[in-house]
Amino acid sequence: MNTNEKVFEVRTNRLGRFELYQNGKLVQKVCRTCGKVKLASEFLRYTQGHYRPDCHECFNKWQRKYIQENRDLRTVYRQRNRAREVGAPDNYNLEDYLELKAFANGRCMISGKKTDNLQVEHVQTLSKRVLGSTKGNIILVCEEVNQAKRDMSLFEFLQSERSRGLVDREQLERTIRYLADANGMTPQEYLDFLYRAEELAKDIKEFFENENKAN
DNA sequence: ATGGTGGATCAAATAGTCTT
DNA sequence: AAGACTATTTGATCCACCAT
Repeated sequence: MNTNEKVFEVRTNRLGRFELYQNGKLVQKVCRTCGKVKLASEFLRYTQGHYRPDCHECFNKWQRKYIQENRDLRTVYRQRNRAREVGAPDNYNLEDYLELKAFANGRCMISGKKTDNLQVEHVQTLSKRVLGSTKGNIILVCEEVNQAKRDMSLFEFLQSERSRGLVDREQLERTIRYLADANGMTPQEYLDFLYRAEELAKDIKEFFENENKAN
């Protein structure tokens, strides 16, 4: 008897669904969700090698929905990942973000403007690598403020022309109190802290510039 | 071109549950 | 209790927008 002979075998999985094997390898399988018989290659596999119960298409659909329903979580991941990329602190979490959203209550934390498009904003930009994505360094602002501030730290922004007409004094004070609190400091301590963080960022930048020259 | 943001998608990793 | 299986979470990327 030829040992290369193709041996087909029909099995039913735990849920009684059809699976077709050839020489012990899965060839076809029924998708749990759409119920269609599909090639094994149309199913993604887990890292451990098991096939997913849903076909690729149905898994993608499920995942889309999941992502829609967990947008806040995604926002948090993104900010964490971005911080990590530049080697900055990255311990921001969902709880921090939800608390921040509740605090902002639909208003820009700089201009006080009411908006349904609040964006995450780093008080000290990520590229400076010192404060990163941490609770005391992230606020929510309206699009205008975000665009205007861009690569400035909050205090550079406040001192620059770009902030003209975009700052509500009272709101700013509330925000600083919030940030100070998040860092377990008094507002004055917090401002000093931020100043030192900026100085540190400058030193780091210089260090790397010199490093590059040397090479 | 660059550096900040958000939205979406894809696939892999991890966490958790069920069976035996 | 281990291993088979599934549910959920995370990382990586690509795209668009906006103002220097």
